[in-house]
Amino acid sequence: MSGRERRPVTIYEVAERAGVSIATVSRALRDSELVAAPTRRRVQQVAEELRFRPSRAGRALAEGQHAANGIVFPDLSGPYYAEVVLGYEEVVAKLGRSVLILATNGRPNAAEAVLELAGRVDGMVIMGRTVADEVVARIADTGLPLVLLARPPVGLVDTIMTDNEHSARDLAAHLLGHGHRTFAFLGDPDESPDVAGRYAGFRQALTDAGVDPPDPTRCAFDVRAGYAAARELLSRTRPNAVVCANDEVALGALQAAEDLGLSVPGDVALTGWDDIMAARYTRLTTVHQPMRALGATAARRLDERIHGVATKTRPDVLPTRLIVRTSCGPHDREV
Amino acid sequence: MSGRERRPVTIYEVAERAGVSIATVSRALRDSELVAAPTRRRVQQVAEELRFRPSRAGRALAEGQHAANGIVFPDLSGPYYAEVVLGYEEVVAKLGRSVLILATNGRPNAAEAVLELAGRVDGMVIMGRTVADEVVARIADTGLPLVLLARPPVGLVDTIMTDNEHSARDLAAHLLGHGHRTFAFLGDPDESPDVAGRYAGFRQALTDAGVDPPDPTRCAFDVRAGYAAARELLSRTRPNAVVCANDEVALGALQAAEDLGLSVPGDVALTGWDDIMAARYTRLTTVHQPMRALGATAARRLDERIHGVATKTRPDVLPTRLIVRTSCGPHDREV
DNA sequence: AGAACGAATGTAAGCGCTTCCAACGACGGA
DNA sequence: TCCGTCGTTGGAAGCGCTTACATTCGTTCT
Repeated sequence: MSGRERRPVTIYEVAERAGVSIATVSRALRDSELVAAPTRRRVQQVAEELRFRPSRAGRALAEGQHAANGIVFPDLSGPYYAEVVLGYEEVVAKLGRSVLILATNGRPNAAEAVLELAGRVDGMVIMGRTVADEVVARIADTGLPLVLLARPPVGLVDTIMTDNEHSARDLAAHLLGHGHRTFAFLGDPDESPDVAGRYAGFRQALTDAGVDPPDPTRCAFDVRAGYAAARELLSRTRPNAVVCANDEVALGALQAAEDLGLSVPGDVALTGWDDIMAARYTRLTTVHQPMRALGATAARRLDERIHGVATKTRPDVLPTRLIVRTSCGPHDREV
Repeated sequence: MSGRERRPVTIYEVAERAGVSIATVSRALRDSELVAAPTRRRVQQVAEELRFRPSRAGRALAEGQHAANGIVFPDLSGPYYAEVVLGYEEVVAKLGRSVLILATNGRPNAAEAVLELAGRVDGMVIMGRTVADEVVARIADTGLPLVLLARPPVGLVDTIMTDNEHSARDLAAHLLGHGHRTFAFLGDPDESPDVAGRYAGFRQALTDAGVDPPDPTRCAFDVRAGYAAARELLSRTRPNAVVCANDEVALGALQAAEDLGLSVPGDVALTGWDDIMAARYTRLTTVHQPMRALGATAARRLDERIHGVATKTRPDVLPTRLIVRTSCGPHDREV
């Protein structure tokens, strides 16, 4: 119907066609109350006819703010981050702002991308191990409101974490209650602050109980890595229980145990972290994380910062909950 | 360290401090080749010192494009959409553009939000049942490049779908091969074009085979709804096989069967769709969807449109793959 | 030596919007 | 009747950037 390469309709054309000034158009399309009702209607009608779609860039420039927030996360493939992002998006959208996302996942120029993102938003949250502290500090230094998620504090920036250490202690206590005395820990504390906290709490709890804590058996964060590491580990030694850094690793370990002809929890107990959907169906004992709440909380905190409400930085720690299923040991003959 | 309420550093300050014009700053920070090396270095140094973060709004306005793409999806909670978004983000980022997301999930003013989003991007993809065709048409009408994902075509807009009908036939054939002759279909074809396609293909395949196809047992798209619907269904009747519109519904149905003391696939066979992670661990026969590829393809197609490369609209159908596990019936005694 | 050229940089005009301030009438009160 | 007021609208500046075009100034060529 319409011609090719149509230039977008601007406020000027609407103004001309409606026989008013651009100021009036601008007002009619927003302020409403400042412009007479008939004029307002006419302008809106013309805007509609012309399919006028105001350029947000123009508005952003004029208003001096983007009305958009960013979020940086390592990946979206696990259920973990997706939930967090969703919780974030929900709240941010409710505040009338848009959401820019950036996955750094093994992107070579992550720092650059984050810096670029910083120029498009009024504030952003940065999750876990995505970019170097240096980059975070640099951005914070420009005055851009920032919230860190599941990542140790950098300078004076707000931080939100889950209580990994606490749940690690709960988990350790539960495992000890089952009578387990020899352990392995699958995951790399250096790879993520979450894992570091989990391992630290776990180690501490065992030490407190007079049990010798294991060194971590380092492996990446996915099912495949968990499988490989567990297979190697279990064919070499046989701990009472294998504590995995997250559910995906545990799922891999479960498969490895099965392939080695080992029963879980009969021959070896197994636990995860995060309580992803698959954990429920594999009866995996794990730790539930309030992912959605994590994202939502970050969004709200960031908004306070953006509007200059929040005064001093306060770290926030969200509670976690131990989910006992059957992979950790027999509970009244259920298995 | 620095004062409160610092106004962001602009290109003017950098220019002044470096003793050059803003044009030179702009060039030094990008063109590079047009400005003498020493000047370039000096400018970059000053920009660094001042923590200059160029406002993307200014640039967008000057260049007449946002260098950002949008994506609209219903939800992110299932693994399905998350993967699609991730595939999309990956490609878009590689093209040097940013990604704006919008989840419409039961948001009352979805249409408005999508319209607003349209003013911030150079193009966007719209998934499944998020907004009315009317809204899509309205946006397409403004000339904004658009790609539809898992949604029936609207006007002359590009569309990308997965081959639901084809896989539905494969699935039906497989089920018939197991000797199943009475069926139920759990899911609402009116709720999503994907489900509609699945049901249509399934129904057709049964009809072709001379088997009476069931009417759909309508239910929402989540585990809980699947559980409720299946529980009701299975306590009323006993089909040989229950074909579920997606894995989450199937997971609910599985639980329902278990609670009713029914064995799967002994008493009733069960299948899903999507091949989410949990499906693997519940040994659910399902249909694998190339979600990541879906997002990536959409991103590329959109980019062609934005750059005016693509000429005529072509619908794209991505292949799916039947994943046979054990929930559909016994395969050489494996169960 | 003077002209022609090219590299380096500056000038300034926008990009599309918001909003302060001024202008303009119509109206009511003194 | 005149003026102050208020409701409505327009004029115009300016947000921070890019870029076409102009300017400047060494070089080189004749």
